[in-house]
Amino acid sequence: MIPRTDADELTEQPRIPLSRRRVLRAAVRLADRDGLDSLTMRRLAQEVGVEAMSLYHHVANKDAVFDGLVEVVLGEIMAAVEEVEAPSPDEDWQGALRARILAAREVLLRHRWAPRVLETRASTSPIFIAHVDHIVALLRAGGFSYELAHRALHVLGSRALGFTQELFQPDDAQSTDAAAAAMMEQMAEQFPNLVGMLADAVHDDPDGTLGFCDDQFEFEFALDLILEGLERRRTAGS
Amino acid sequence: MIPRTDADELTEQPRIPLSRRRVLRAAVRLADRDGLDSLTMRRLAQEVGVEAMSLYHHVANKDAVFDGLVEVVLGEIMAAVEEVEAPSPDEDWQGALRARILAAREVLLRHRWAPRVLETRASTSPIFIAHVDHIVALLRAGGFSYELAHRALHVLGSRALGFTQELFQPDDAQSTDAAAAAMMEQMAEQFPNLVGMLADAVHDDPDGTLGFCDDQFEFEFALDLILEGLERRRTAGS
DNA sequence: ACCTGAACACCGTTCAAGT
DNA sequence: ACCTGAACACCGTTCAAGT
Repeated sequence: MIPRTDADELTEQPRIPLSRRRVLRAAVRLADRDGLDSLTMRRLAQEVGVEAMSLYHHVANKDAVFDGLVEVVLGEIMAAVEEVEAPSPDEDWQGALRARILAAREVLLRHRWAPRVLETRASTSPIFIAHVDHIVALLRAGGFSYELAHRALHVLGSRALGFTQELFQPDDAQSTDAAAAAMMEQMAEQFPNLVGMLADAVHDDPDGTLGFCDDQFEFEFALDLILEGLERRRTAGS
Repeated sequence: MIPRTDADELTEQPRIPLSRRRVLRAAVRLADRDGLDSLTMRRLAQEVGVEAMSLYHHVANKDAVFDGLVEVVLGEIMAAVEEVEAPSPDEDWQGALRARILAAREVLLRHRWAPRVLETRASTSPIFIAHVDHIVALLRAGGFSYELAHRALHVLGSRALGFTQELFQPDDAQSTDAAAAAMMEQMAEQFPNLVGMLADAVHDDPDGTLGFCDDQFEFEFALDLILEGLERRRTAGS
C-alpha cells in the first residue's frame, strides 16, 4: 500500500464521501447501462466503490433505492416540462399539453427502465402529484369542466405521463369519507386544481363507496373516444 | 408410513403424474393468489407437491414458466374473444372491436399480474399474432386502409390488447429486407391480414432502415387523436 | 459517524445419484 | 423415465466488529 503523506491529504481530493445522492445517481447510471435487473445492492456498491453493506447507511433498503430512482426521473421530467416552450393554455390547450407530454416522453426514452419503476410507485410521489395538478390547471384554463379533466387524465393514462393507469386508487385508510376529506384539506393549498377535481368527483357520486374512479366506466370512455377518432380518420381518408 | 396394499393400488387415484400443463396451471394459481413476485421455482414445486428440481423435467427453466404463463393467458383471451357476441365488422366495426377489447380486458382483470408478463413476451407468441391478425381483418372489413389499420393498432396500443406498446420491433436478424421478406412469405398463409399490412407499410417507406414503425410518429398520431377527441367532448359539453 | 466481513435465509440452476 | 438431495453462485439484509 502506498503511504499517505500530509501533503497528499491537503492536495488530494479526499474521496468524496458517500451520500444518498451519489448512491442514487450511480443507480440511475447502472440501470441506464445494464438494465433494471442488473441493479443489485452488491453491484450498486461496486459502482460507487464501496462494500455492499455501506449502502445501508444512506438508503434504508433496496425498495428505497427504487423510490429514489422514481424521484430522480420525476425530477428530470419536471425540469424538462418546465423548460419547454409551449403556447398559453388559455389560447391553445392542445398545443400546451402536447408540448408537455412530448417533453416528458423524451426523458422516458432516455431511461428505458423508468416506466416499469414509475408504474408501481409514481402515484404517491409529491412531484408526480404536482405534475398532475399542473395538467389539471392547464385543462381548466383550456375550458374543461372538472369532470372532463378527470376523464382526460384517464384517457391520456400511461401515454400522457409515460406510465401508471391507476392514479388515484385510494388505499383503505383513505377510502372513508372522513379520511378523504382530511387528506384533501391538507393538500388543497399545494394542489388546488387536483383537489378541486376530486371534490367535484365526490360531489357527483355521493355514495362513493367505489372510490373516486369507476375503472370500467373510464376504460370505456377512453376506448370510445379512440374508436370515434379512428372512425373520423377513416371517413376523412376515403 | 401407512402400508400400501394391492387393493389400494387399484382403487386409489395413483397421484396424477406431473406435466408441463399441471405446472403451468399451478403457476397461474400461485400468481393469482400471491402475486408474481411470489412465484419462485421452490414455491411452485411446493404448490404441485414435488421437490423444486423435479420441475426442470417439464420446463426448461423459470423463463419457460413465464412463457407458459403468457401462453395460458393468451389462450384465455382468445377463448373469451371468440365467444363474445359482436356485430359484424362490415356493418359496425366499432361495435365489433369494442366487444372484443372488453372481453380481453375481462380476462386481464382476472389475472392482475398478466400485463407485466405480457408486455415483455406476448409479441412473439403465435396466439398473440393471430389475435392481431384478426383485429386487422376486422378493421379492413370496416373500411380501413392498411395504413390506418396500422395506426389504429398503435393508438389502441396497450389499451386494446391489454399490454405491449411495441408490437413489431423487428430484431436485427429480421431487419434486413431479405429476412423480412422471407419471414413474411412464411407467415402469409397463416396471417394474411397482418402480412398485407406490413407489406403495405414497407411499400410506403422503401428506405425502411428504421424498421416498420416510426415510434415518434405513431406516438404523436395517437396523442393528437386523443387531444382532438377531448376537444370535441369539451365543446360538446359547454 | 461511517464502513466492513461474516453470516443467514432466500433465490435459480447443475449434477450425480436414486427409483 | 422421472424424481431427488447436496451443492454452487448469486441475492437482500442483519449484526457485531472495526476505524
